Amino acid sequence: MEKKKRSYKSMKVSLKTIAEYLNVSVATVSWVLSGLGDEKKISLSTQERVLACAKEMDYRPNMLARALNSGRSNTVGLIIPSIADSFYSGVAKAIERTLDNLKYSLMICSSESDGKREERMINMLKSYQVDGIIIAPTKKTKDEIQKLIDEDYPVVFFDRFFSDLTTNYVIINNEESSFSLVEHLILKGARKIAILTTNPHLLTLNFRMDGYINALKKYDIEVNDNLIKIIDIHNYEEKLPGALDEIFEKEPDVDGFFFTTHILAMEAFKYFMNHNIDYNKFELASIHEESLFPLIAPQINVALMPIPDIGKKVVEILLKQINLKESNSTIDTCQPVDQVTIPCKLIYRD
Amino acid sequence: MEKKKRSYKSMKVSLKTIAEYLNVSVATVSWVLSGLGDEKKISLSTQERVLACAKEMDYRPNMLARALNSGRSNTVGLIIPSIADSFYSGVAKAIERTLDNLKYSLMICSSESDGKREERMINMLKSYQVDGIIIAPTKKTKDEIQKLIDEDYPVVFFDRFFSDLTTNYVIINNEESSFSLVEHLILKGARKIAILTTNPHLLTLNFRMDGYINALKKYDIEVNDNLIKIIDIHNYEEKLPGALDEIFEKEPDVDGFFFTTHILAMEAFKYFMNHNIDYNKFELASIHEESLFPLIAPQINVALMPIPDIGKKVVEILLKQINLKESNSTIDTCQPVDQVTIPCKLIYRD
DNA sequence: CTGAAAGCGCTTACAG
DNA sequence: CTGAAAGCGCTTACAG
Repeated sequence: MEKKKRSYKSMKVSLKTIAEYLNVSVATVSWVLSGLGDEKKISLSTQERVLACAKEMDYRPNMLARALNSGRSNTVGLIIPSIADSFYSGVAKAIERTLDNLKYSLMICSSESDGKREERMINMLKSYQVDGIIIAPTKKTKDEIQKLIDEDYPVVFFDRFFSDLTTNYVIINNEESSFSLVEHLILKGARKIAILTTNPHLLTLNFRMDGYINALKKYDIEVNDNLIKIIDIHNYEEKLPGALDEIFEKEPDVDGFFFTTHILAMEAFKYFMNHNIDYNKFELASIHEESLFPLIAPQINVALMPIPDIGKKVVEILLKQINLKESNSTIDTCQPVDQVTIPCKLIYRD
Repeated sequence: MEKKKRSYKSMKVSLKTIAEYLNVSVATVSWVLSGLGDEKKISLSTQERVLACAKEMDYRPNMLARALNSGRSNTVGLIIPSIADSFYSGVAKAIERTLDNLKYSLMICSSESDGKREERMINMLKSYQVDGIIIAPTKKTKDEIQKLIDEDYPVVFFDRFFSDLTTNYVIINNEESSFSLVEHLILKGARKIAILTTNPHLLTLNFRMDGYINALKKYDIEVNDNLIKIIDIHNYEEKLPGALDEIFEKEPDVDGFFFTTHILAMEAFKYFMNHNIDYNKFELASIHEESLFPLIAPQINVALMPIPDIGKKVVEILLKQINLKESNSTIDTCQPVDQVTIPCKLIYRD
């Protein structure tokens, strides 16, 4: 049986296809198509024929081959801990929008707060030769990340970073925002403020805890371990109710809640509702929020993540790195690092 | 100035690096590393040396090269209309989880409901030679998609599809779910039920509209154009308030709302709150929900998207396609299509 | 038991 | 004005 003949529309067309069809060399086609026709002094008529043929055959360059050859892929990788988290997906969107104007594509990967997965994603992105990686890391250990840095791979962290690694990062003013929120709760009269937090191995979360403790200290309020609950991020849906149970059991006169992430706040609201607890009587604060928070808890005070700014800044730094690397690839210079802190917008609602 | 000598840790190590170091051929290294050592009868001692050296040098295969050569990338592409939409990010998560066990990586792209972007993403994924594409399309025209199908590129649609294209898809029972929800509102006593919907060029949304209209017809309720609002998805935040204004102006005794997406419902809740409208007096229904809906509108009835099932099914179909294509790449056979409808879970709360 | 060689689809000095 | 050729890092018939 003869193989069915197919039109160009369904055939793979490469530079070679065009070159053979027009009886010119692959190089000529490549040059014309990459806009170097004039520079290489290809005759106008040849250029026109190539262009027309490429269009007619609907030629699409094979990025794999191009990237393999040139070392550049015009693609950036993004690794976030959770794609279902509105903060991270918001940043992803902001990054995508920013890159869009710059002719870069974005590959998004979600580590699901799993260190092993994160490693795999880093390696995958590297093996696809993405030009740079943006990451909100999830792991304690940092072999893969250390490796990236050793290799001068363009990397920018956001939301999270490692203090002992000299890297670019964009974070928010974690401690200050937390401090301000908790101070606000205190000034509104709360004296037994619980903190619900997570991922204690991450600096970011520690900073938020620091803000809480410093605010209490400033007003000579005792730091009460019964009011401090650290929830495992991997199964917070199951763990948070127990933590709240304990708080209400041991400290029934708790009068305020500080949530270090919107995710925890959201879960707490569900708990409150399930237990018929009128949470409007508490002073509430949270780092970041869901868009529906004002409907559920009109009085909650929040530190709003500057999502678009984070996206813009992260891209800006990464592209700077990429270009720097490109320009002095032979010289082994010590690259400067950008470490940016963007303040949250504080919203006091009560 | 001499170029700084670097340790293996920060050098690019390829098969060639290893081969030269061990004085064997690249082919030998390749075979050993891909587990074909025994089959190719490479001596055990050589195998051991290769393995040890690869480990020592921390060799990582270059996926670009491998994919370029083999035509397989072990990567799947996903294109969703909006990464910030919890439904789509939920499906992305479900897909990622499913693929995880199967040694496939996932590249997520967000078209942001922009046809041009969507085309670019399709072409990018193709040029990276992903083994298959999962897509919830956003565009009216379908040149790129038609091309995918002409080329027998493994593709699965979800949430949305084109009736005139013979493709694999996974959708929910749009019409039935809508019908049931609206019927429920009617049985609860509502007679002037408004429908808020979007993207009229998408079949999916039309089906939901059909369900609404058929339910009204069954109970001899007049279809009132004043109660039908089609909101542009690109700027629903601005458009929805105006639409609701009109409804309340022209039909002040509206007594029910059917939202064809959770996004529209969410935006409506914001409107209701801003205008101090006690929406609990209405009969409410929505296709899909946000996790906080029960707190905001305890009485809202919803058709819950079977997100994990969608993810699983979509992957299952795609892998079937990929394997099919692999096995009979030479034969031009007409591939069967899988068109799956998964029912939503209906939740009646009032 | 192992190697030489072609090829995947590009880019880019080098040559004439 | 244009082509031949090497190379990016792999895989895989083919050969001995």
